[in-house]
Amino acid sequence: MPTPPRTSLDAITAAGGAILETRGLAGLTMQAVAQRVGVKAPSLYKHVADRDALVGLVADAAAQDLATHLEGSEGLAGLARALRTWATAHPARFRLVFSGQGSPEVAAAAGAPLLKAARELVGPTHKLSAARLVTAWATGFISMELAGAFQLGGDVNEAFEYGIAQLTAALRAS
Amino acid sequence: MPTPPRTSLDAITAAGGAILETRGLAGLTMQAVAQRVGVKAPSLYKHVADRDALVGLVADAAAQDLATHLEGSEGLAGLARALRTWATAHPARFRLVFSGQGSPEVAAAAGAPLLKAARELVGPTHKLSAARLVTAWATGFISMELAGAFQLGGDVNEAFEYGIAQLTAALRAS
DNA sequence: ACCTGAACACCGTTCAAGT
DNA sequence: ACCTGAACACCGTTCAAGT
Repeated sequence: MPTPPRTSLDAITAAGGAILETRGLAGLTMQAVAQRVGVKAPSLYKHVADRDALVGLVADAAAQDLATHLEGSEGLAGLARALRTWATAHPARFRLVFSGQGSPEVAAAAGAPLLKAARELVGPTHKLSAARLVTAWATGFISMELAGAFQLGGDVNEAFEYGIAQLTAALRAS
Repeated sequence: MPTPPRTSLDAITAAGGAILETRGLAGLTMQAVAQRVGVKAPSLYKHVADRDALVGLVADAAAQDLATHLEGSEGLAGLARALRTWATAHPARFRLVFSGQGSPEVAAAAGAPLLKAARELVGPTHKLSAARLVTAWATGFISMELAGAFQLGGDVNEAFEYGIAQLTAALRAS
């Protein structure tokens, strides 16, 4: 006899996002998600192929969250600072978005504003390479910062602003 | 009655490195390492605190492997290319080295040549920020490349060389 | 049509018992 | 002093049985 679903893909994705935030990627288990949506773990497989697929959904939701967060900002400097602010507030989400576990399309959509900013600074010939320069730097910098890789002291904020200034100048001059 | 050790920290670390290479970080289990050194998993805890510590040792070994690989290269361009070559040949090692799971000292030692190259291009005032600009870009670029994040087509090699050229010019001009 | 309990094959880790 | 088997608490995943 058919019975109505007691949960949904949206509820599962939202629960996954909340658990990612509080317990990290390792804490994002099928059992934890199931408990949060009020169901037993095996039931999740009626909505999701496996854990990897669930993680992918959470990654896409995080990428969309990032995209809306970037909406208010403009220009290379503004976008880079907004990205860093968001990453600092949601480190697990940031790592997941840039780990390649989500769908490439959604990740590309989140990166579109930065691509546009690069295009406005540089000629059309190198716009893609310029966008890759900027995104690689920004995500690399923030990843290292979150990983605690800046061990040699100095002012990390200053280094970030230095990067913005150097890249802006370099792209303008090219 | 005292018995001689049937394995060693070096053997365990080497086994971990080999498994990381072939089966990835998820395949780097206590059982897999134990089997490879000819012992049962619980015995590993006589040599290593827990799995995290073992992963840290493997990360440090990978960082030292990277350091020796970089020895032949000089200058920002040469070092960046050597880093990318090594990362492409050993993606799991690269990710582990820059994930912050190893000891900060060893990771810093591996990054020292790049820091030196930056220092030679830029004045002493901004040498640390310049080094962080270059390492953030290089590791970010390679991470994105390994994650398959460059979805928009175009020539990835060209984008890498473009980054080298822009950063070199920017640091020289400052 | 969805949910559940039970089961399976795996983890990391602890610990008493062997040598 | 090191190694082992057995055990514990967890994983992800499958599947027959319930409703």
